[in-house]
Amino acid sequence: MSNNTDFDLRDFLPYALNQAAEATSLAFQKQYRQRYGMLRTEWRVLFHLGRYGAMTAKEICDRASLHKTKVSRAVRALEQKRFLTRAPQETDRRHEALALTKQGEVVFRELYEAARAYDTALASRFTPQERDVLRRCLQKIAEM
Amino acid sequence: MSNNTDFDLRDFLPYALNQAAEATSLAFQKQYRQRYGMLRTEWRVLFHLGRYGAMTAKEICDRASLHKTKVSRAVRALEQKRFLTRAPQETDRRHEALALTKQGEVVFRELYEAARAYDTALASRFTPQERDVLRRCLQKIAEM
DNA sequence: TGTTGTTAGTTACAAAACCAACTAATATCC
DNA sequence: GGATATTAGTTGGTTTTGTAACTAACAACA
Repeated sequence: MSNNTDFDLRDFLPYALNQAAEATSLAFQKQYRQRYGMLRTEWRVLFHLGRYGAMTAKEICDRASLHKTKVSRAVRALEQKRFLTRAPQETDRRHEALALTKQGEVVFRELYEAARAYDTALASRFTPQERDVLRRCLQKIAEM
Repeated sequence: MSNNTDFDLRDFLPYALNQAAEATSLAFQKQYRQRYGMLRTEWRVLFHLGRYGAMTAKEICDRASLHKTKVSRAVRALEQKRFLTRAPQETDRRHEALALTKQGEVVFRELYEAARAYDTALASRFTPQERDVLRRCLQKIAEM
C-alpha cells in the first residue's frame, strides 16, 4: 500500500524458483507416479542407482542432498516394489550396497528416457545461451 | 552403467530447479519462521495482503497459485496471531475481505525489507544479464 | 579389554500437505 | 417460487515429511 518501491512477489527469487520448480516437478511426476506409484524421492534414488551404479544409502544421501530418513523410506518402498535389493557388505556390516534388480533396471531406463525427453522439450524453449545461464545460475544457487 | 549418453541428474531441470528453490526457501525461512512461527504459506498470504492490499481468500488463491485449503489454514493461523482480520462483505456473504491489522502491517514491512535484502544479496552474485535471463526463464517455466 | 565416540541406518512421533467431502451463500433457470 | 448448479471457504482423514531418539556396527585409545 504505502510502498514506494516496486519489489514484487514475482521478483522474489525464492518464490520464482519455487513456482518454476513446482511446475516442472508436477508435470514430470506423472511419469513415475501414475505408472509406478513412486514418490519423488524414490525416483531420485532409482535414478542414482540406475545412472551411477550400486552404492550405499549414505552415498545417495550425499550425492543427492537427501536426508537419510527420506532415503531410508524410499529404499524400503523400492525394495517392496522389487526394484532394488540390499546386500550387506562383509567388510563393514553397517553398509549395504543397494543395487537395482532387472525389473528396476527396466523401469529406470524407461523413466530415464522420459526424463531426457522432458528435459529436452523444456530446454528447447530457450536459446543455448539462456540454457547455459539458467543452468549455471541454478547450480550456483543450489550450492550455497 | 550401460548408458552411452551423459545425461546427468544435475542436467535435469526439474531437479536443478528444486535444489535451488529448496536452498533459497530454507535460507529465507529463518526470517519468518524463527521470529514469528510462520509457515511458508502464511508468509505468502501476508505478503499478498501487505503488498497488494485487502482481498478475499479466493483472490489470493488465484494470484499465488495456492490451493484453497492451504490459504484457508494460513488465514486462520494469521488471524490467531492477530496479523489479519476478516470482514464479511454485505453484497455477498460468501466473500470475506481479508486485511492486515496494524501489527500485521508492521510484521509485513519487516519481512518485506528482509525479503528485498535477501533477494538483493542473492542477485548480486550474478551479472545484470544473468539476472535478467534467470528471471525470464523462471517466469516462462512457471507459467506452463 | 573396556570405555567413549562415530557412523549407517531405522523407527516413532509430531508437523505439514493433500485430497475429498462438506456447509453455506448465491446464481440459474424452469 | 423452488429445484439444481456454482462458488467461497472449511473440515476430516490420509499421506508425506521432518525431527529426534534409537540400535547396531565399527573405531580409537586409554
